[in-house]
Amino acid sequence: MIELDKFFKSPFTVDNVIFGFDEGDLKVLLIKRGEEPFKDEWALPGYFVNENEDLDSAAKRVLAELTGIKNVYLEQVNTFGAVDRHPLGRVITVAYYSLIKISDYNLHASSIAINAKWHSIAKLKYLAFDHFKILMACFQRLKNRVRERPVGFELLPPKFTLTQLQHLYEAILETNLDKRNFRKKILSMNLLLDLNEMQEGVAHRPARLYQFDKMKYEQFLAEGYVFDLSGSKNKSSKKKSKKSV
Amino acid sequence: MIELDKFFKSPFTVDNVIFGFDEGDLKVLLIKRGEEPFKDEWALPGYFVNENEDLDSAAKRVLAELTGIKNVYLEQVNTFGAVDRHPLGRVITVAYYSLIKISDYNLHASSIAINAKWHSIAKLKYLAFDHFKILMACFQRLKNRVRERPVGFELLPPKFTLTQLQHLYEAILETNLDKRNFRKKILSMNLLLDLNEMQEGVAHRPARLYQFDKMKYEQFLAEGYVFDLSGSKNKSSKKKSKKSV
DNA sequence: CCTATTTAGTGTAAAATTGACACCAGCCCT
DNA sequence: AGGGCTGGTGTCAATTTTACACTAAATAGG
Repeated sequence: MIELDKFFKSPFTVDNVIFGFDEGDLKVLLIKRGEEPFKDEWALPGYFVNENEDLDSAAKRVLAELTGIKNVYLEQVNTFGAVDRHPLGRVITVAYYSLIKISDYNLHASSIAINAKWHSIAKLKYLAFDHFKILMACFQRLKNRVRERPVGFELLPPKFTLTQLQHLYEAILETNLDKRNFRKKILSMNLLLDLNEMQEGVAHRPARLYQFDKMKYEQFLAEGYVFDLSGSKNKSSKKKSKKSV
Repeated sequence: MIELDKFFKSPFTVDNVIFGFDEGDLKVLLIKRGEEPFKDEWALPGYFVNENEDLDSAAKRVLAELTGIKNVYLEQVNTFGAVDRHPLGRVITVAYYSLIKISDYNLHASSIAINAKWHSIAKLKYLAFDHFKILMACFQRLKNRVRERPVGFELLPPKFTLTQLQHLYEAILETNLDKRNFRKKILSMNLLLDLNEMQEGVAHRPARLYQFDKMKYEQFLAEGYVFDLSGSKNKSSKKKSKKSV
């Protein structure tokens, strides 16, 4: 019987990359650290995992402790384990990401966070530790996700216009989309509920407001699965895609 | 200044999911453990990470030590950290996967492995620890990869027929593909080098042999990138895909 | 040697999807 | 009333995807 104590042990952390969307800008939630190392610098909200805690639970807990944000779905992206990534010694970190509606949450910095704020991703150049690298890895994941399935509704207010939704996609994909084609496609997915309401108080023609239809989304995922995986009964049909990144 | 020793520490391991393809069957490389826990049971080739070792290096080293396989590209998939996933105490594990040509490598079990063998994935039901779960996660990743870009050549002998290639895709995607459409598409990618050689000694019309063209593959990846991300100069073009899983 | 068996190899047409593109509508402001 | 701004809409060409069936070339076995 082996003894676990023979083996090298290290502490490990979770780091959260929380994306939000506001004022046409894709943002990420950062904390200002009140603790060395990297005291007073901006970093991802992350901290050490406790003894009796799953990684997923730890990510949730840490996020709540540092920023006040609760009840978000976090998806694991990657684990970073370079020997020297932490100045005080070896620390492995597991990165998680999520998308949330900025307006749904109040930020409340506590624990080692002396501040918690949304930052425009486009403007960021540097973060504490290897957090910039982690951010970029998660951003890449987000880009891939968004072209596989309709994510992104999480980032908008409950009632939104098609133009807002388009801007969101453009921010995530870092590209420009054709208005007519975008609308055609997004509407054809039947994931939007037309609220028959209009924007008010804007200095231009008011836009129609929509809501995300969660029920149809589940349906979509279910079908989508069968869709791409099943051929016809026998001789068949599927192909792997040719271009697309 | 914080002291890392205050925090909970645990050992951590890497586990490798190595896919191979042989006799029309998608296989995974397993070891029989010669050490408790799960002595004499089949498991993924994995072991503890050392103090001065990156995760990626550890994965490579462990794979070589247990199975004799060297020089493979390993991609990180996921980290599993359930509190009770290891019967002797907490152990976090980072899962890696790779694709290799079975015939290119000689298996040589050593260290805690008393055997190393290829197993058909379709027949597997159970593995030591949570390794079955890990295997499934990596299999899913493989399926996703294969529809994004032409992986899979790694799994075939240096000279292969289009039918072999098709069977490989069918095994990975767990579906049936149309012969004519498959050939049309794969040939149009210009990734195959026609060797102008024929199969010999088969009891049917001999098939043409092909080779994978690595140079064109690099080209393909480079172009592919620009391809899907760029719109035209201004008003634009890109869309997120609608179906496809 | 003739036949049966097995896998290799090939083309086309219909359907669906994608991509490019330009103008009028409706609100506020001055 | 007009200017400024964003919302909203349709079509056509090009490309991609899918479905589908027969002949060719080798060996095996009588």
